[in-house]
Amino acid sequence: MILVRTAARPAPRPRAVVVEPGRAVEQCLHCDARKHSVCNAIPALDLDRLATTAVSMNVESGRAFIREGDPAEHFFNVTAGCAKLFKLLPDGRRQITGFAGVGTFLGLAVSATYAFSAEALEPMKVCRFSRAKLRALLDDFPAMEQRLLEVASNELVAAQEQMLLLGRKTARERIASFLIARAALPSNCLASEPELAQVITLPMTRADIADYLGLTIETVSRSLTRFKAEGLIEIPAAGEIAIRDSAALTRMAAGAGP
Amino acid sequence: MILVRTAARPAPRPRAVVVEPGRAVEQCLHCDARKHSVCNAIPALDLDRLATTAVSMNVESGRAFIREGDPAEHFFNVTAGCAKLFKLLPDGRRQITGFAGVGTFLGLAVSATYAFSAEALEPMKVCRFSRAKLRALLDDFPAMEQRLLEVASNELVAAQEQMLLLGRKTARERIASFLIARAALPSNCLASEPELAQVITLPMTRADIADYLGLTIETVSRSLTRFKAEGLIEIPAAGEIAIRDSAALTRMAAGAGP
DNA sequence: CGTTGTGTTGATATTAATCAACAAGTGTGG
DNA sequence: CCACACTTGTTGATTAATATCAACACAACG
Repeated sequence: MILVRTAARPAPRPRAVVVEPGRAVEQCLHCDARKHSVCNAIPALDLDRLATTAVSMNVESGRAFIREGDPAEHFFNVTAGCAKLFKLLPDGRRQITGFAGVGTFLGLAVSATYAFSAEALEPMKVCRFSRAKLRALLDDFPAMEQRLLEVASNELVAAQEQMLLLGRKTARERIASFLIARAALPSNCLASEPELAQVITLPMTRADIADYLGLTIETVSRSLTRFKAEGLIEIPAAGEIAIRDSAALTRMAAGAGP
Repeated sequence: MILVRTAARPAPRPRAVVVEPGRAVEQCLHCDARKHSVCNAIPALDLDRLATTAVSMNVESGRAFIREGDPAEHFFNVTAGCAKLFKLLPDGRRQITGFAGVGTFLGLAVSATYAFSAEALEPMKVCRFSRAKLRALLDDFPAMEQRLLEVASNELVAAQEQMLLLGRKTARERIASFLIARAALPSNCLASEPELAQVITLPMTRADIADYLGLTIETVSRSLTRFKAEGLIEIPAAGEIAIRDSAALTRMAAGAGP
């Protein structure tokens, strides 16, 4: 969970590592993640302290590593791969509330139980924190709490945007919004440029997209087919979509276009 | 923005007031709010410091005091009344993302502009903080940051629940969920008992309910009429609903019942 | 006493869901 | 290597839930 600039990990782990304030941190000393948004906020860390708090874990594809209603014992930071987060109704209806890519925090909630389930879409790596110990850690590192507040605020804004989509947008507008949002994802476009990606990778199935957008798989499929016919997108391969007319899609996503 | 147990405000305001840690705080020294969730988290406060940071404001009914897209200069805490929070599409479609009652924080976002608009449903009182000064205040009082993180986490859970509602619940289930959620509100049921209120007060119109639940006013009206015919509720007066069969409504809200 | 905003109810339209069939890809085991 | 099951995705026909359009009742208000 600690990031320092050193490329190689020190063989016998030092008992305490202090990263100088202001110095950029890139390589997690705890797990092998390259970039670790928790730690970027923490100028000085006690390695042993963190080592007892976090463990790096591999999660196999399809594995549900958080279950709604279970006691919320852990707190996760995604370091590789992507998960879907969802809530279920008793009869099986499902709402995917988001996809958790690299850097995402999971399980922030104050509640004693998880409010949603999380299932790996592909092989993942996560850093798992004990929530009990996390509280003590946050008390020592207010900067980390500040970072978490930022993250939570941003997620809240995204959640409100999704409510607008689910409550008021048409099927076509929802798909367009989804495509544009994916294209704007830092993992899909080059990190340096703020532009949209030309080709986006979708690690989720049509069923996942449908459950994320409050539609059925048939409606998702038909909308994509129609976008293709209209020259807005191309589908070069399964799990890939090429954006051909991002302006039109952006307009549609905003609730204006055709 | 400071709460101490003293009933009367000290006439010449002391230059610095320190509230002992662990001591309950009830009366805001800054504005005249009775309970102030910001301050409950802060064991020791500098009154002058806060006084330059927050001002108490009255907001008349119908006034939009936050506008989506405007520079986010302030941060609010509702101390009386209720507001609707919403986002608009260019053609006027509206999604109400929540209702902000007493104690609610508004404008937490990291972004430079507001992500939603807020309009008073009734005469309100809010405490307005300068966001620029808030940052410095939070740095001095990590406990306040912690409190905000809790609040944001809870709101995130509520937002996910609302996504489930908007994406996957039927019109009847949405209305049932709304009624049960309002009945569970501390302001509607007695604070001491965790039970549901028998009669709930709705400060919002049918149009607001519709825009909150992703429905039309007609569907809201028809659903309520049918609930009444089925003996689940009664409508003693405009803006009031009496819950007659909370068990059935709760089941329906969960996506199980009839 | 008209005007306006709000809420209800009815008739009809439309979007997206449901039901159904099938194609393509993947993995399994004989 | 090839049937076989199984998953995923596409497309068509039909249905159903909810939106839309329309009329009207009622209360608040100037």
